[in-house]
Amino acid sequence: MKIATWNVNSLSVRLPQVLDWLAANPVDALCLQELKLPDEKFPLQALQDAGYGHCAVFGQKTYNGVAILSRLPLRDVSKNIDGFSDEQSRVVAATLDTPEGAVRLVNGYFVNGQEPGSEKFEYKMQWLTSLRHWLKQELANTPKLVLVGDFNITFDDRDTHDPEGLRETIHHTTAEREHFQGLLDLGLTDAFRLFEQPEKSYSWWDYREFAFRRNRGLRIDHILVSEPLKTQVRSCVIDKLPRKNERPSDHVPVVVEIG
DNA sequence: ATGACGGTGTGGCACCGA
Repeated sequence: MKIATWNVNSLSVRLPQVLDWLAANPVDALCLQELKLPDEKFPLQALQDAGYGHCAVFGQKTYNGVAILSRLPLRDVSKNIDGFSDEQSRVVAATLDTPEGAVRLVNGYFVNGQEPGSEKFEYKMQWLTSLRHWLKQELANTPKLVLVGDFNITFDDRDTHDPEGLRETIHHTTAEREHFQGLLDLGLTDAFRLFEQPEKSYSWWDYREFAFRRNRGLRIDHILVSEPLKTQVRSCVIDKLPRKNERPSDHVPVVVEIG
């Protein structure tokens, strides 16, 4: 089973690229973030025609919005974090019935946080705390769980092009990384780091200052797997190719193969 | 210190992202 995550930064703009990517990478499920469109504008027909007939969509106008596109049926779809009231559409989860049993797939567009000390940073901290508590319950219900998405957190210095210059700035703070560790403490594992990876592997590059060409990026898009799945992970790769497209998203897909 | 690019929604730009 292959699962991918991709922050598309507007599905309206990126739909042709998503369809092209799926044609070349026929994953079982693709988790999207930053749809930037309301549910009624979700391109259901085009995705169904591409083989993704099962979509869990939690859209929002202008900002945020997440979706799971799947070849297999999705059940028990839930939106946002249980017990955390949120105006913003940031989480969609669903269960897939695979030959290896039920797998809970959680797709998140984590809060950016803007700047340490800001109100948005405080929202990020509360959101992360609530996510952890909710995931603990989800894991109790479905031990085979995959958490994917745009985490907006670098876990360690390998995940950033400038660990010294960016120390304790947004995406690099100790507080954010402690929350990331909190997710690992639930029994989740960073699938990417299960394997030897190229140095300076990133999933996001700023549009400005030729950041992609200079590989000034961050690895902030992640795939975490729960303990029962850990030994089943066959590969985890970042696909940089779509960043070379015309009008690319600033993020690229991350793909995991399980089982 | 600021803005750099690209998206949205508006309206002749502002706001947001990371």
